[in-house]
Amino acid sequence: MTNAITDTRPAATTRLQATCTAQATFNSPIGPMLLARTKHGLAGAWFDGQKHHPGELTVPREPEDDLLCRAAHELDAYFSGRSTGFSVPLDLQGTAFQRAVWQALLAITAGTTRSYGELARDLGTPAAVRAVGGAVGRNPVSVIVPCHRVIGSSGALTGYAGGIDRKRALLALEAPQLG
Amino acid sequence: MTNAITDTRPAATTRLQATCTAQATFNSPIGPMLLARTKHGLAGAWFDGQKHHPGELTVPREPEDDLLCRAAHELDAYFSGRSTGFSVPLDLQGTAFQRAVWQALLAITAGTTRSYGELARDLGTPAAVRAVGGAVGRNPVSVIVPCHRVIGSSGALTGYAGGIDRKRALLALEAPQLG
DNA sequence: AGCGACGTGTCCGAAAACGGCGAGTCGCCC
DNA sequence: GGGCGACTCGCCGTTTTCGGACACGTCGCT
Repeated sequence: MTNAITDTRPAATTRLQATCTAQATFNSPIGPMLLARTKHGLAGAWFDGQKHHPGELTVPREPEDDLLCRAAHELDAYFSGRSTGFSVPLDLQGTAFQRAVWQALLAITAGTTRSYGELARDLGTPAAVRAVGGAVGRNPVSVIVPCHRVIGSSGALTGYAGGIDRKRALLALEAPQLG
Repeated sequence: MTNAITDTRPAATTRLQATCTAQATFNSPIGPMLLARTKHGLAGAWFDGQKHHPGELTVPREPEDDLLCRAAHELDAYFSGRSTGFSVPLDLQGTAFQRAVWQALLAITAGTTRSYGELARDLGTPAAVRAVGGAVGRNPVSVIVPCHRVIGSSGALTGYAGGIDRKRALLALEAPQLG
């Protein structure tokens, strides 16, 4: 028995359990998503079964919660092609480095992509390319924080916590927006 | 920078930061104490500078808080010799083993003592004597959870997170209670 | 051109170290 | 011979430390 105070799940999950106040489910065209909020903003949006999914949250389900509803509405508009941007307030839980990376992701506009190396340079740590990859992969708010817009310098999709297929689908959905 | 999301302090402290809702100070005859509560009960009572002191808590100071006031009152009655028991609700944050040990401490009546070995036997793990010692030493609620009533099998005081002097003082205060 | 090594921040699992002890041994001293 | 102390060693939950593994891209060799 190691550290029975927390469950056996990863540290990041434990932290979410402590700070989140409510959860809800959103059914996207590419699979159901779990939404979670803190008192400050949206803290998570995970596809079922994705990597780094927090698993069962013990916080109450509140499908009527203002902020969660707003997130769901914006996602709905996004998936139906009616909009490309999000304005729901976020509260991203992570290390300083991770938050910096995620912040940088928010600056990538729909329909465009960026490479891990470019991101690393933008952040002023050009050598921390793999670290950027790790941080991108742990983005807690899928779709809204557009980690799917980061691809390899060769153009290969390289990876996605929710599965490459979803990454491809999201990019395809955004491709027309460019025009 | 390791895990910048939490500060560098021990995990137990981090957990307290997350679950505590208020703090206050109580001036005991043997030094000031920091009191902290969660929404369920009293979670901490540490002497200034004691071992495993959580340090600065970021939760608001609320000297008027009902539960904290009650704890302070009961401590006051205890130190003045007017009472030997406590009834303020507790919310002890620790591993399963630690909580079991702390629970066992609550069964030791004032004026009496117990040895680490006896405690271990009572818990059904007679060999985990040192482990019991470790758990006793990490008791988050000094005085109220009477970890000072545990001494070596030889009768030596052996140790106290708040300093042996305080342990001696507490035991001396309780000695007359025996009748 | 192609292949291998290296840098970077973070997480995770394994392994070692660390105690608020106590029982058992051995030597010393009356 | 008994009694007392110092020393050694095993016990076990928790904490700390350490070593890989990663959603990559550049550089230096072949």
